Amino acid sequence: MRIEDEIKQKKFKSEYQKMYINLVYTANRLNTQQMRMFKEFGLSVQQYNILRILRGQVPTAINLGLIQDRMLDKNSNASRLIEKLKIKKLVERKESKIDRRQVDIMITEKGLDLLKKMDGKVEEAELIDSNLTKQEAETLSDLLDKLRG
Amino acid sequence: MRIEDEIKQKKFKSEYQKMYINLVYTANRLNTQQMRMFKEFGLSVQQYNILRILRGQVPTAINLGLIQDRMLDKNSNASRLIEKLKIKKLVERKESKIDRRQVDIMITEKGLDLLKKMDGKVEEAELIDSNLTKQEAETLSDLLDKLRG
DNA sequence: TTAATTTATTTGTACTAACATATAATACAA
DNA sequence: TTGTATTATATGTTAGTACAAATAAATTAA
Repeated sequence: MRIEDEIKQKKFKSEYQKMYINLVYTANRLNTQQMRMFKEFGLSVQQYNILRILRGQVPTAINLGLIQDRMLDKNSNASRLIEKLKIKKLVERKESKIDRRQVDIMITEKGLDLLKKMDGKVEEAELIDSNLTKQEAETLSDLLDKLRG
Repeated sequence: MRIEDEIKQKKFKSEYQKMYINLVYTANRLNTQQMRMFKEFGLSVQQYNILRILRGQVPTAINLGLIQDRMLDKNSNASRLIEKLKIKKLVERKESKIDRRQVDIMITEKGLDLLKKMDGKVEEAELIDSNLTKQEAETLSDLLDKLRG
């Protein structure tokens, strides 16, 4: 369905504005879908995001600042998110030996198991939701890069 | 900057996943920018969104359900957002004559003035932020429509 | 017409985000 | 070295989101 119909707005000030609104609207929808999927597994979108980042680093521990750099939502509070994950025993946290201000974080076996359980579903959702060809996905990605400048 | 560099992730499982991540990341950034801009004027993104919808209806009042339909973020709580706008005297709320369950909402003069003051800045931000040609903006919008299915 | 169902809106609650400030460790300069 | 600035993380606060449940009016069916 075209964005005009989704939000029942016929006219836009410009192509830019239309694209802009379309982008925000689409991302909101994807985000809501993701949230609902992750909820089954007891995770928020950002918690999942952090676990994925940590898995990419195994077997190395990574400090909180680096996690924040890699997060999709730079504004979410990594410190508190990690705390939640620790309570669920999905990550471990320990003081860095080099710099005592830093906290090194590592995903646990339990965390890895959870991600493994989720992988299939996540990939499926990403693929099914995306009604694009591989080429179109590439073009879209390139345009987004260009948009951000 | 390419998404790989933005989030320091070299590999993606697929073009789909990369596009997906890029979309969420880009929308988050736009959203943060918008939020900061609107804050100057004492509005949240969704409050602004509602005012814009109401301006589109002038001089007709529109009920809460219709506003919700047109909102970019369907999850935000229109009822409470309207309450905030009413406190600032940017909108008026009155019981519908046809159906007493419904609440008709209309933007006030003060609301229209505020939007007018904001128009220039908003448009400027949309244009400057977007490093795309008109044609590219159109393609991007079409791909997003297709993505949502 | 009365009871049951549906619809529109509000409200309660828990959780997350946004942002400022605090705390503590390290680096750097005088 | 000693004070000052900087950096890493944590925490307090306010507002917004997600979703369920409450309320109340309108619609439909018996």
